[in-house]
Amino acid sequence: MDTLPRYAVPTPRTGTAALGARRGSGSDTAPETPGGLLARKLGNFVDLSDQEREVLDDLVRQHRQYGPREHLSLENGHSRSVSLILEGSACRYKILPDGRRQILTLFIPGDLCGRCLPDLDLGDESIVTLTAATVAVIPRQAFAPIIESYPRVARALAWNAMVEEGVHREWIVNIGQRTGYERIAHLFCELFHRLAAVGLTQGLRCELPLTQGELADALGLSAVHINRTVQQLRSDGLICLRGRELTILDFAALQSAAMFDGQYLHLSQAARRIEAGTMRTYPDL
Amino acid sequence: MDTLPRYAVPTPRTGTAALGARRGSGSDTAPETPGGLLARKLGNFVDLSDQEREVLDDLVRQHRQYGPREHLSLENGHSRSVSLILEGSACRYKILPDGRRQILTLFIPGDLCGRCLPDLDLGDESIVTLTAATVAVIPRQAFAPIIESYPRVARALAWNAMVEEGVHREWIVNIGQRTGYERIAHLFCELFHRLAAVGLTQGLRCELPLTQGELADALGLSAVHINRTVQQLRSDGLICLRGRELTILDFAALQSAAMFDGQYLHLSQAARRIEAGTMRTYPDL
DNA sequence: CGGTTTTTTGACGATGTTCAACTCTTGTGG
DNA sequence: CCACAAGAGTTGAACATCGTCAAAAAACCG
Repeated sequence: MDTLPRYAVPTPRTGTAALGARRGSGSDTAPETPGGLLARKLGNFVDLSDQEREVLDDLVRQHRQYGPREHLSLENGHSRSVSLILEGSACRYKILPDGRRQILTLFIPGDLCGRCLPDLDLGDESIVTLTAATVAVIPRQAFAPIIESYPRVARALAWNAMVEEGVHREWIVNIGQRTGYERIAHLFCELFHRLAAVGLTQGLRCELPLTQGELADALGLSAVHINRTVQQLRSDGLICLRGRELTILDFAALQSAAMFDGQYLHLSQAARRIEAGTMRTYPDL
Repeated sequence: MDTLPRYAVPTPRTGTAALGARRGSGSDTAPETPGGLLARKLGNFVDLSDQEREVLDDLVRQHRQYGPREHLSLENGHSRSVSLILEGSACRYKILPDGRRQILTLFIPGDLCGRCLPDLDLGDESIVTLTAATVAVIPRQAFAPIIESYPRVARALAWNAMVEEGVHREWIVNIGQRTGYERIAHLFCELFHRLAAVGLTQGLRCELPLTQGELADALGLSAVHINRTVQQLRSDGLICLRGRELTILDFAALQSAAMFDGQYLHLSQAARRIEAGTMRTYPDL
């Protein structure tokens, strides 16, 4: 913690461009169609054919999209539908009887909230949006014919769910073993990788879809401690966080401070994109 | 924490009977056949027919059982087989580069280690036994014909996996939000419910398949702190823990201290058994 | 611009860790 | 059956991490 490489803090003031708000506005090759977002996500697991992509695109297009961009609660308990996030972000959480809240999952564009398979009663878990969001609400039964006819898509959907589980297990490691400093760094790494995978990063900049209070609920820390530790990360020259705009100043140092190994995300595409594209944008780091 | 009901500590010295070692030795209706263990587990989700039970029994019988009772490492990364625990216990864990270890999942008799569906590369996760154990190693492909022919069994297997996920999410809540005292209490509640569901409890007594050091790795605490907090639980009259033998002295108080709600375990049978049978064994509490 | 949310700060206390030593139990081999 | 070694549990003291409370400053939104 104390032996991390330190840098002067340049706090690059690049103006407060709305990150991730506009589709395809300078972000790295964002998909054009809503369904393309889902296709891109599943493309991490299977190379989809044009036909398969089209089927997914139709699926999303055919189902009503709440919009444009409002805060809403995406069901709790067992719902009969799955929500695909098109814009914005959401989270799954659980609340203890005395009010303590734990955020369990973060959903970003391209993520499916809920299972495509018949689900168990999820008890006291709920899903709400963290920011204004656009979602496509797809009844679960709409997946059935696709799963029937396109086994590769079915496999990709199953793998997608397994990756979500893998993320949960990594969160257990994160909260259980890492210090506050490492935890925050790790979450930032994870989020950046995932955002990069759906083209919602610009260079080493992205939108952080959480307030510090929500970060606290996700990482099992208090909001005050989050604040102080974020300042630590800043003064160590690892990140620049102002409002919702997160800039990673030293990706290598951040990842090593977090002991981050993105393997569990299974984001083949993102990894390549970050290494080959984004990283090179800041060759001096 | 400090406002818990307190009781005198009777430390019942009932002799050190080997708990859970012998099948059907006084434990509440233990199953007779190895496959019956799996059938009982899946029976939590679906009412199985005799034929379905028999198929599961055959599956387990046909595949080699390591035995009798040795310590072993049940694969790491992606293996092509699934291990059914028949006796003893195991855990899945992950190790950070600097040696910190987080236990992710506890496996007790009747649990399947690994997925029946084609799995992703699990990266750096490993499974080892915590105690001497007997397991049936079932190649994943052996499930295929059963899943094909018995959709109800397939559904139960899928639900079983989903419950495992639910447990993971509850662990995130546990480690993220609860204090050490509450965490330990919660794990004890969870374990007792699960052991009761496979008939490995006697009254309010069961075998705790973890050392205090392993408890620490599972709960994100240090071994020393586990020790001190367990003593707290003892002096509060909630439990009696000597060696591997755990006796719950005040189930209601333990559950309320842990804010435990067993719904996430989906152990319909166990819940009923504990309430109707075990709880009544100690009517004075 | 006014009100609300979010971020920041300080002081203090609680929770949890580390290190090191010691005891107790358990299992093993002579 | 005992002696021994290894592992597990226990203890104390010093310390680090993290939480709570309360208030102020800053950013955000209509």
